[in-house]
Amino acid sequence: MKAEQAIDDRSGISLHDRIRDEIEANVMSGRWSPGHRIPYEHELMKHYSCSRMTVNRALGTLVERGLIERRKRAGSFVMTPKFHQAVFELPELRSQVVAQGKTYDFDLLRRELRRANAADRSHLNIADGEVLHLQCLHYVDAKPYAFEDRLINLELVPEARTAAFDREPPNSWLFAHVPWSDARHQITAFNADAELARKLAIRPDCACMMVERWTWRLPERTTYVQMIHPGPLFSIEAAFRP
Amino acid sequence: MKAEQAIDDRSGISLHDRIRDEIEANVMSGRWSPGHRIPYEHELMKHYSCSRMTVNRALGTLVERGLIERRKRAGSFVMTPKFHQAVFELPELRSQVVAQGKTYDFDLLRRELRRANAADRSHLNIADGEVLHLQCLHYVDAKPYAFEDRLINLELVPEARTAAFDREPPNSWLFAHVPWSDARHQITAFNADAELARKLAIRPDCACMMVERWTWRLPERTTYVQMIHPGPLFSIEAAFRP
DNA sequence: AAGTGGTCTAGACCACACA
DNA sequence: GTGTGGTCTAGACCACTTG
Repeated sequence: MKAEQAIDDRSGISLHDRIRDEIEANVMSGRWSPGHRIPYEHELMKHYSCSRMTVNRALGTLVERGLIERRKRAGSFVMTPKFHQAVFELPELRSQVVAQGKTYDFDLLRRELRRANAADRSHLNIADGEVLHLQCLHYVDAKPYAFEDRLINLELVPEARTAAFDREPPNSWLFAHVPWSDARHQITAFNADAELARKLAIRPDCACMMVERWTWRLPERTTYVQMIHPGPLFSIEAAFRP
Repeated sequence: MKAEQAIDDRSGISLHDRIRDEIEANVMSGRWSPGHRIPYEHELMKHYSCSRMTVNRALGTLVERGLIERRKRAGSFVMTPKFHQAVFELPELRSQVVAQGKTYDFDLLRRELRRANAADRSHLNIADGEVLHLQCLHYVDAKPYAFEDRLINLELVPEARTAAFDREPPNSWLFAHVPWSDARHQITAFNADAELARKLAIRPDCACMMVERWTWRLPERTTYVQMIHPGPLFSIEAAFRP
């Protein structure tokens, strides 16, 4: 019974990986178009001389990846590819910059502890409470690279009360100290107003990219941040979702 | 043997889903910090009165999601969360707009079949060959929403030679006709020049968002496109990677 | 009614890393 | 060596859906 496995076990790849890869290749190359019915589990069992669990595992992975869809009594079908799903990384700025051999600095421009105002309550989705409002400028090779404008929900992150944020930037501090479970991002392009242009040392009206992030520790929001970058210095790269 | 399953089978959720969810909750809430060793498969088997395969499946899913790491002989450990990975969707414009009950239109501004020039060769990473250059404007509710500037590698997509692209926009046509295996995106903010401003009916210098996409059918590039949106009308939403 | 996929079991052998 | 995870088997029952 293990004989078949041993025979097929070339190059250290597991059998379910091989089955998955071979089906994936058929889909990706277009040989199996969207809507094509792929072989039944029973047929794949015979083809690969393996048990149904092994086939099932391979197909289950393909379902998670969105490549196939499975319908009881009908079979498994190639899905119309979800062209549009892409994954990107928003780097933790300081370590990213240092890793590239560039210099990183930041200035804390504002640190205000206050009772939440209307805008704060909206951003953090709270009825009341205290927030910490931080603004700082990030520099890469001594040039302004990002303006950070952040709210921290002090009910959820009381440790932030006593953090100075004068040596460690807020994003790094939060990453290290605050557990989180979910985040939502919005990316927008807009023209800099005079004050932002002054801070970022760009001309007024220069196109900027804003990345807003709401972070949850379910079910509540811990922090809201706007990271605003000069358009000419910043871009986001994203790959098709692997 | 099936008795235990029947007893635990509440609310139609499978057991491996329940195991995965409960471990996930412990990680997400911070009760199990990064580095924490989660129970051995053997312990989880006892706790849930199930077989090792069921536990293994739950843990395997968590590995794929990047929440835990498994080391032989040592156990399974909570990973440091990858803060920065986020996933977004770039909708197929027409169907997206129509689904929202808005009107969609587009104008084909340019359709040129030519020998690849230097820029074309660079964008498509080819040494020579013919390309199709398309430009069109997409309208949502009769207002310009995007300017599309696209190159198609005719060696790889010969069917595009005979497609008119006067009724179906290039992105929809390609989506339906051309298999692809990989894509890379770049998102940039920039100020509109006079000509672009005229096309998009925005003021010159208005911030725009450009999404560039290179699409592969491995190992070659099938198409390169710039989608340029008026900043005030467009944003990208992204969720933490599920 | 029949055949598909969804899920699970109770074993098993193996590689690997650590003691 | 020892115990972990990685993988696989040869069954099983069930729900669902479709012919």
